[in-house]
Amino acid sequence: MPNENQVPLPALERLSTYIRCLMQLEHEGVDSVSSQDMERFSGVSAAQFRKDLSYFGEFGKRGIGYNVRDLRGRIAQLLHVDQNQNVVLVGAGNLGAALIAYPGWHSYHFRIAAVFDRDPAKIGKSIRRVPVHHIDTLTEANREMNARIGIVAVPAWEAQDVADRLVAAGFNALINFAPIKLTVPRQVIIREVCFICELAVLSHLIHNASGQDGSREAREELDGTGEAPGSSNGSTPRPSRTTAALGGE
Amino acid sequence: MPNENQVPLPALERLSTYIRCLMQLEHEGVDSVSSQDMERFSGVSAAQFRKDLSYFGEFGKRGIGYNVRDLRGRIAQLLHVDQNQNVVLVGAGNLGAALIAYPGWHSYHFRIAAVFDRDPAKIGKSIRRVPVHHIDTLTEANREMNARIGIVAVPAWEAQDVADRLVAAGFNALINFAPIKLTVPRQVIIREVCFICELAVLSHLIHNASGQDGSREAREELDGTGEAPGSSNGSTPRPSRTTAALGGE
DNA sequence: TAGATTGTTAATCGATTAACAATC
DNA sequence: TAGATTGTTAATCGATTAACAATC
Repeated sequence: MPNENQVPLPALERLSTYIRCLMQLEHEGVDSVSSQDMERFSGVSAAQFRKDLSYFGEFGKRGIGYNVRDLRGRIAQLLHVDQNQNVVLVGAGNLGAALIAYPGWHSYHFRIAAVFDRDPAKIGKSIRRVPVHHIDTLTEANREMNARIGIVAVPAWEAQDVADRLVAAGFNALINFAPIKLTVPRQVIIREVCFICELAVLSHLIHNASGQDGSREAREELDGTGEAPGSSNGSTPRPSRTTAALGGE
Repeated sequence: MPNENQVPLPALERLSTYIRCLMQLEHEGVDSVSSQDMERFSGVSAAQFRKDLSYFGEFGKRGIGYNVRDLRGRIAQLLHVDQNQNVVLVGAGNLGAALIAYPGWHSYHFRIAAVFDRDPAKIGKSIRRVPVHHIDTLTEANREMNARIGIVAVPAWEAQDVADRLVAAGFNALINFAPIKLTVPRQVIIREVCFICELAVLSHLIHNASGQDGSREAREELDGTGEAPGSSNGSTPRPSRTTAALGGE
């Protein structure tokens, strides 16, 4: 079994894609897939799928393929999303509320144990049963909750202070939604969620499509609904829909 | 001037990081930076910063560095976020409302022209002055707005239908917040925003830190607040804070 | 057995890093 | 001029892809 520390980050990131597809397939009652199938469903090539899994062990049966339920379970284990895990949210604003309302948490066994804010008007209330505490009580409150992952969902100018507090309270992994680069000690892992950055990338791509000329006409040529599997358009490749299994009700 | 179609996607993505830093620096009244400075501020190495810019032209003065305001402006041009651009949001739920409330749109010159939903109770109302229209009126409404970027902020089971409608209405770039792989024609660009995937990556990393043994002790050794510039911890590298310019008030 | 499909090794590709000549 | 810093070329590194032996 390979050392998990030499797993390329891109491979690790793709595990989330796979688990999402597998959940969908499981939901649809499919119980076996080949790496070829996964290529169609996930948009990641069959070779890469197998290679990615190989960093973690063996998951399939030669000549047969992969058991959907089993593979989903084992990837969940790898990601440590197979058992309940408390996380803490800081910021009870619009974004915070939207995050709490997000229905996907429980299928990854994440549980928002509490929200922290500094607005006195919000403290003591609850948002969808998640209690709002004062940010000053973070360290103390987390002694019970034992969350290690903190979500920063406050305005940019408060984000560094919040990050500092989370670090001081012993959190060692942060997700940052604020549009600012946070500075944290080396041992703390941060991942940024920057949707405005995604918009900016799109903005560039649509205005520079099909070469320097950038003409709309050049793009229109390729129209029609013929979908090409694995064709790159600056984003992740998408599968053809020959299988129709995924996507849409 | 190089052909912009051979710009590596990672380089393009980093432009957003740079512009963010430059905005911050501009806000602080800094008017000149070197690539070394940018390494500290952005966490991207000086060599990579210069290399990334080189795909687009020349931006600095040898021996001097870069003019902050000028560089910010030119990168904004490259990303086409230098002039107003309508975008359309589909989904007037919690997430949609949070997106509308997000304060960062205008600094990138994005404007949410309208929200579309299918809930009759929401149609005709406004969310922070953004009108909510019925999804059936999408094509017609967009004739005036001329948005090319659509934001999918609906539940997973509605997302593919929404994507299909956006494509039919002529949108050629989508941001997808729904936890499902969307299938669209080749010429349409999609980018996924999957924060639960980010959580899952963190979940793996914190539980597998410092090798197979995975012991907490191994990590504690590296404690203290000594921050190492450019050290990778599975996320983007972070700068030391010798300059204190960025991050936190 | 023959056909299918995995897990893995080798070959290719592309991105990052280092080094340096150009030049302010 | 001397020192600094860019833009770019060359070297390194790492990830992806292709090919295939193992095996169900």
